[in-house]
Amino acid sequence: MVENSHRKAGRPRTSVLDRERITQHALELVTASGYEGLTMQRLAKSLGVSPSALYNHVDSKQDLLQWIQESVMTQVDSSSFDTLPLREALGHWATSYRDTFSNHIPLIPVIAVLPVADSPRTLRMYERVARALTEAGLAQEQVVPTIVALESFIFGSAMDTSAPHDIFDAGAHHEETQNFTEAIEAQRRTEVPTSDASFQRGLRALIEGMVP
Amino acid sequence: MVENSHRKAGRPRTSVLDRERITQHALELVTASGYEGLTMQRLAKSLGVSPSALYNHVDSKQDLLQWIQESVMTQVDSSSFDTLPLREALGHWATSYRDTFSNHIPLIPVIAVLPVADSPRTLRMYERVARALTEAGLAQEQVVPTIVALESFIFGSAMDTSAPHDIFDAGAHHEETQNFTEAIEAQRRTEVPTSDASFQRGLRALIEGMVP
DNA sequence: ACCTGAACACCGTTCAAGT
DNA sequence: ACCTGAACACCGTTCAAGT
Repeated sequence: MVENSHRKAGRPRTSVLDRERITQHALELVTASGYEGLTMQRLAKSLGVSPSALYNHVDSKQDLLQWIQESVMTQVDSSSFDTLPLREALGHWATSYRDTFSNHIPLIPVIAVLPVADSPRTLRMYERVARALTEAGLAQEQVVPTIVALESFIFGSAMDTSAPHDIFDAGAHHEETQNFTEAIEAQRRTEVPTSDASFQRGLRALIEGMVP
Repeated sequence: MVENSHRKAGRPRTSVLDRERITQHALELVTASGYEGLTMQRLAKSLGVSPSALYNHVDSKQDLLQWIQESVMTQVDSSSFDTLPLREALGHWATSYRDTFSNHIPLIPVIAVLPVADSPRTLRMYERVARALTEAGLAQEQVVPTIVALESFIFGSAMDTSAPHDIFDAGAHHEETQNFTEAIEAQRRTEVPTSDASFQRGLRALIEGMVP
């Protein structure tokens, strides 16, 4: 662990690098050039420091990605649980969750493996959803499977948004794949993007089938 | 594109490298040491060749991963559509799909972006599922969203199987996360792994909510 | 047509030496 | 306590030169 936490509030910093500033510059790099543009060397340059200096503050690049995920997670809107009936609230939350991580797909494997204790904000979000499900009368042992199933669907759907729009073009195989080809065309005629139609359809089924 | 396809059947090979052998050695490397053990240098060594020699046969590492995904996809069992009622068949297929890619998580981003025309076996699988859904009377424009929603859930669930079993331990935050903590404990008492309980629960809801 | 060996342009990370 | 500069152990990929 990095030993920064003993700094007192009023004491002037000896270093200009801290978690907040490093995370902010990393997110700027990601916004400007995607996750393939986020390297320790480029991040160091953006901070005006040598690459090795970063390692006085962050344990590894994996550690940095956890900081970023914790920051990005604040963009997920859980406020609907205070204002809407449970099913509608879950729909809003899940949509916000998917839209947020559609822009941060490389973080998904990080979240999937990160113990929640290392991410207090994520933990608070789970608590909010768990409370809503419990209060609606869902059996206690079903609360976690319900959340995890929703999250798996959300992560898979977020990844799906990065698919090219013509991903289903069958190329030269039309004759052997008649049902699928016609289904593709029928869906295309609706003029709603496949990833959105799929997310809405699956989300509705999950909520209606799992939530009282 | 690599120009191998003009080799005639009976003609002796001038090279000992072909797609089949490269893919097979790559899969052995993955089995032995995971995807982080699959590098072009190690693959070349396994094949008894210099790393640059690989590039006479494969365009890029990304290309190699597509070969691997096409090979791994054969492990997904679609035979239940010939023998079981639709909903049961979908359950079998989805479970086989998840179990297969639980062991090949790094392929999931490859599939998510790969045009189906580049993967004939995947295309045939989609056709089989599309035919079953169509014959059961599902509206044609709903066939693709149904498949994509199932696939998103399957991929997300496959990733979830790699989570550490204690991922939900709240650490020092028990008091602020009472509902969630108690839900974790209730789920744990059932003694079924969280990832399996979540997959079964979500899969049932998706099938019942989307399939006639 | 296919191989080798050297080289290129990067990675993430460590560490001795400085202040 | 925190920084720099050099170094390490890798990556994926290209390319001239050979057969």
